[in-house]
Amino acid sequence: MTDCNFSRDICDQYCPNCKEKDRLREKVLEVAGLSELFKVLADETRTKIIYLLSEQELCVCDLAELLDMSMPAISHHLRLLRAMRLVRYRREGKQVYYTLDDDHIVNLIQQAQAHYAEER
Amino acid sequence: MTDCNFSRDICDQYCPNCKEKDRLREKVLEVAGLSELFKVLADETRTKIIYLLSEQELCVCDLAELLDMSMPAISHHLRLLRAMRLVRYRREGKQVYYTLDDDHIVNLIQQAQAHYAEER
DNA sequence: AATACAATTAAACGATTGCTTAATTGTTGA
DNA sequence: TCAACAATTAAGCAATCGTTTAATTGTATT
Repeated sequence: MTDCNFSRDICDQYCPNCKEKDRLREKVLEVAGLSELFKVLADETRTKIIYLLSEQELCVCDLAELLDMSMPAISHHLRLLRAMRLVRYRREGKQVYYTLDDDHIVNLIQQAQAHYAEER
Repeated sequence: MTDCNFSRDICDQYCPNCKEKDRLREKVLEVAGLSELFKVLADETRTKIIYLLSEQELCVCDLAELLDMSMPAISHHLRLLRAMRLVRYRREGKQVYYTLDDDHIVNLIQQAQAHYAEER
């Protein structure tokens, strides 16, 4: 009799002393905090902004028009992207131009696109 | 004089008739709907469940214990994963065992992990 | 049949999110 | 200096999300 609370078959097969449980508990730490990144992409507008900026530098009002949204709304999302250091910006006259500052995130989007585009 | 609302420099350079705007509008359609998938990963518990199931089949109460959460909470998340066809399940006695039914999503997690793990 | 346990479901809640409107800041050109 | 425009910020609001507790379903054991 062990003090293992794992469902019986798993404990009996792999971890009489719950070593398997410990292993999985450690394993899961690898992805802890990762959802912060996925939260960014969980909003359609932000995914679109990132995707557009991967094509070319754009100012806030370009983005607002392209995505048919108000400027405060776009600005709100850019603020988050700035905080996550995913975009850079530079002021040119009245306009503020945004550039993508992270190549990895476009790869993520493209990989997701490649695997899930046809499912819809 | 065009009726283009794009910021001046872009329109003058690339799209006197707003062809560039049209191109980008089309381009952005490629990622429309993709955030549905990222929403799944935007919750830490779900990312962890997926990651654990990529290691081995687990029942609900195993997951609940491994993640230190209540069974209804885990069940709630599994319901969503089922709806997204990311997991399969089979009943064995009182327990219900879940398996990952999608390899792509683990790749997505691992790619994100590879690129953003060291940033924290 | 009755009890025990795993799992799901439902209702309720607090917290978070994304948008709107309105006000504010910063820059340019008259 | 003033008006116009781009952009940001702030406040308020509705909608969504993730959890909790409690009730319900399903299966195995006695």
